Amino acid sequence: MSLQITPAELEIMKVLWKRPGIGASEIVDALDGEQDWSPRTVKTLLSRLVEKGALDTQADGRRYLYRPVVAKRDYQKKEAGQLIDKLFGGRAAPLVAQLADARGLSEDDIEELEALLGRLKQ
Amino acid sequence: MSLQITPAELEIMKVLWKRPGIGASEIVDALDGEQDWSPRTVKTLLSRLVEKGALDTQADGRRYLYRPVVAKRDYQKKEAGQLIDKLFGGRAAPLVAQLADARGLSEDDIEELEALLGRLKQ
DNA sequence: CCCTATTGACCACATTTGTAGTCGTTGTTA
DNA sequence: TAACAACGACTACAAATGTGGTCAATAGGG
Repeated sequence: MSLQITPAELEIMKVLWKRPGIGASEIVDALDGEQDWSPRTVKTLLSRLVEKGALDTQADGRRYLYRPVVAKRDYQKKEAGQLIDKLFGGRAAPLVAQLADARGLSEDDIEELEALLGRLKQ
Repeated sequence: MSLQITPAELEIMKVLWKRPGIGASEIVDALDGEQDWSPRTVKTLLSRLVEKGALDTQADGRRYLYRPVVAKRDYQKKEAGQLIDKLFGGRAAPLVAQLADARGLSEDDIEELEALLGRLKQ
């Protein structure tokens, strides 16, 4: 189960991570303004995600309610890990360095990271 | 020019970032043991990368020498930025937190990050 | 009670990607 | 010098992906 979620599918996942257990039409509504997709497209993406095992369905009368099987956190972890394996030789520090360079870390980011490092140190 | 480099193509790029200006057969050799691709496959990937503008060619007699147009560093930056935009709300700190959780930062990583933060602070 | 809007199931189709084959040309080797 | 080996150009083709259509069943509004 490699659970390959494509970029388009990810948009659906993001909606459901925020509001698990909603139906297709609510998802379509939530996506309005974000993505310019026909409701049909959303349905297709939902079906594919169910096929792939990334979503669970629960019958609610004539329709389904969808909810994520993969937690957002786990997915984030997997993606972050893949990125550093793919491009940064498996080391996190160079990634952070690139990020700092690419977009600058805010004061808040820096403080948050320092706190994080502090916690990790013991 | 969105410069979409696929995973298979990235393997080629990685070889050329290490040794820019080599020909197809050297790339095939460099990939030996890494990927189990026919030389034809490597050629195809090279052509597609040239088409996409990710590689430059220079004639060398009857063959081409290839070299990256995009620097590794720039590509890393782009990918890292895309990841945090896609999954981490554009903030770097949560990404680092996930990484720490996912695979643990080594002592060295932590030190390196602290040094980096120190530099960023003024 | 009938019409309509909605829903999931199934289908369609162009593009991208992974993986490689064919062909004509040309440097190389015996 | 004759056959071959290696190169790039072009072609092939299945699977994944983006994007959406058709259809039959049905819940709700009038």
